[in-house]
Amino acid sequence: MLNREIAEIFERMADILEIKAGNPFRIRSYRKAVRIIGDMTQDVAELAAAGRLTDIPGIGEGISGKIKEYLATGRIEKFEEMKKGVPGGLIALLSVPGLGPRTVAMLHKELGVESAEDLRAAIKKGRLSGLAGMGEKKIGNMLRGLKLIREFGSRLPLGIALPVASEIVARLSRTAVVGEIEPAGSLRRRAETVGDIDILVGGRDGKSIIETFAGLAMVREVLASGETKGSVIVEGGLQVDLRVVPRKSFGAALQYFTGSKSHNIHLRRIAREKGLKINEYGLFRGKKMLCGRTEKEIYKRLGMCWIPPELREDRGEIEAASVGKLPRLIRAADIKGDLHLHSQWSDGAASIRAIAARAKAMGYGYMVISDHSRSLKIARGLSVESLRKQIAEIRELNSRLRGMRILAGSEVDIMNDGSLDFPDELLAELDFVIASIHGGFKQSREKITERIVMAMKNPYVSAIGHPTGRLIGEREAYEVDIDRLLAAAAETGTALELNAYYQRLDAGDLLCRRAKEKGVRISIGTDAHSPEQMWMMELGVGTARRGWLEKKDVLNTMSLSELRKHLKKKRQK
DNA sequence: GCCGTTTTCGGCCCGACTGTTTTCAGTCG
Repeated sequence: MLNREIAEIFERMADILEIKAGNPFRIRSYRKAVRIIGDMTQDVAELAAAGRLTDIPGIGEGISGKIKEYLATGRIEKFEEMKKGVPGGLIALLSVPGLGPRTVAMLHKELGVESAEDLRAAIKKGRLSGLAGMGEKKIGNMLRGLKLIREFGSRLPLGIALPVASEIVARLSRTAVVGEIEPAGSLRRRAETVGDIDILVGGRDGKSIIETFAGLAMVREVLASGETKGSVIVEGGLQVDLRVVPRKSFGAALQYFTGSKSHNIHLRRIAREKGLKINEYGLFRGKKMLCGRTEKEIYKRLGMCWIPPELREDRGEIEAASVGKLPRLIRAADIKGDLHLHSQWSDGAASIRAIAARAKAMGYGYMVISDHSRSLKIARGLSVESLRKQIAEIRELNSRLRGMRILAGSEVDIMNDGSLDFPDELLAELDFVIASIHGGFKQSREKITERIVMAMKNPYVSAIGHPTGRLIGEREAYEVDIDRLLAAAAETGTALELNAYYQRLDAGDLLCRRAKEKGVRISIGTDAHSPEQMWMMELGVGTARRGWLEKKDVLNTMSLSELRKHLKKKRQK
């Protein structure tokens, strides 16, 4: 799929235009196209071949022409032209906090700065003082920005940021006078990665709340501490911003700071069309404040129902909310069991009994032990004999346990030739089988797709584990034909796993949404290797909600008997 | 560059903060 390559080019074009002080609206158009193409799960080449590129709102003649040019020739002439005179390092400088296109362009013109290294050297030699607008503080901020970029270049996985946010919220609720308190931003939307943590407080005494915040034990550095906003770096290098707003504006501020940016832009356009104005203080007609206390009132005044944060990506949720067609999203309380768990029989840390105790404490009625299969030596995969022993132990445990049913399962490897790592007669003894790819990532798209489709045709395979293989921030997804995958899953009645482990979240939100459209069920499992990791179900549910999934779309919202009946159906096909 | 019961030109989301100025540009979310 060339979508990513093409989106990257438009991103670069937007960056270059910014440095060259191009038309800001043209820049916005490119950025919008980047987002649209990045969100698409369909191949742009297919859309282009069908002549349907310009059907997509936000893609017009200009951009579709460039896409077609790239598909035909492998390059975009306009981009090649634009690149002249703008070194790549200059574009990288844009991501330094505190440095924007104006400053970057000026530094390039006046000092010949072409990269972060150049800038660092120029500052050291004092070449910046004397330049227009370059005071002492600004230079200091630049240095700090450069340092930050070097230490923490990328975004953090949601699973790292979420516990930090929860702890801060818990501590502040205990120690300071806060009315409402709520994390906002991409964290509240349960995006798979977050850049920083935004926490919003409704209250009056901003100064003392922020002082308490800045004084928390986990705070390593205080960047700013004022009346309405505090900003700190906590242990681990994560930046946390706290904002205090009057309670009458809490809903407006929460809406505003939750974003996403494109959701907010769309919302404000609708407000403007109705002769209204929306900002972080409320919804206004002229100077008259109409509402702002809660998010619900704001959405209502704009003619739609409240939109759950996970949907706020401008992917059709505003249109759906306007006609009352939002999905009734799955909730954490709907989950009746964890469908992917490892015990100390393979590479997990805990006994099956200890895992079962945690599952029960989490309110589940069942759980699947799915240790690795024999070929995955690195994870101490079970042999045929030890899996049989494990099944016996599970049966024995079940006879003594109350209120918790352990299902015998396996995460069985899909081998390089598409066969499974255990024979069918053994798989037939299991309650739940996850088939996963753990090797041969570099095979061709056709080959990998074929392997997965073959596995799905096996009557004992209940779900395909982490179906794209990506590791957030570490490894790209392997090449796989999503359309064929979904068609085969629908035809064979095989579920796709939403692996909730914080580095995976795979299937991701967009794939979940397409699966739902094709009638493919999703099974959520944490892939936990110890009971302490089982909380990550929360990440899975967040991702499922981002994928517009409802209770009925997810396997483990079923009762045990429903689940058994469902699994049996495929085996009898 | 995109878009259109305000339709082929002229709009395009909004405000705070910072650092530098002396009325504002740049950056950020």
